[in-house]
Amino acid sequence: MKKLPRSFYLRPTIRVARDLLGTYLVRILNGKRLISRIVETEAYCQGDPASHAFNGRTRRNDVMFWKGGHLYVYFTYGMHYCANVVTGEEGAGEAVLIRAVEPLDGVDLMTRNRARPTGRKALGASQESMPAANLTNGPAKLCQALDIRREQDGTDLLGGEIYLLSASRLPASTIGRSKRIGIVKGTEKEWRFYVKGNAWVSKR
DNA sequence: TGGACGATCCCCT
DNA sequence: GGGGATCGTCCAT
Repeated sequence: MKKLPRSFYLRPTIRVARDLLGTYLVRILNGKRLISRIVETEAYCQGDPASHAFNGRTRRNDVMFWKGGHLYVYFTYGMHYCANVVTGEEGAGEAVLIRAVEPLDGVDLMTRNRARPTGRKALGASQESMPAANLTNGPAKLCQALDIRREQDGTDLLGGEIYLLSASRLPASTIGRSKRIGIVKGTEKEWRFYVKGNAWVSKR
């Protein structure tokens, strides 16, 4: 398997969102490799009122305007991080939110990362009796499992810390499409893609 | 300088 | 199905 080349990310955002399904997300953490497979994405495009980039470039969303193939990580609700794959040319301001992944390797470490830290209430799940799917079936959950946070904002996906490996293209019949989740504007766009029947998809 | 809000998650009802 | 947790960011005073 090879890293997805820069050219992969420079294509139209909706196509990238669909083609990211099935690719392998590798996160190197303390010398260990956490490997998962992307099973759910959402596209955020130019002129899209739901996009962080809609109101222009700021310190927070700056990475979203970088050249495709970088990781845009934002902090939300006072406690959660979400990870996006930047797409398009420099200045485009488009990205794909990674909404869910299927854990493949390093599951024990992901489970520990997801466990509730002491002193925090809402952040972190109780480690006992957590269903396997609960590990990474949501954008903030997978960031917690893979320990992706502010420090990873701007990471080059062609580097060695976080990268994506190509996979054989999924048959079109196995890909589902729907409206995006958790937004109040731009809700009519069907820019969410997911692997049909996969247990780690956030909403069935 | 203050206030509203958010591409969420967890837990309880 | 609903509320609370919790805080950085942005824009209006």
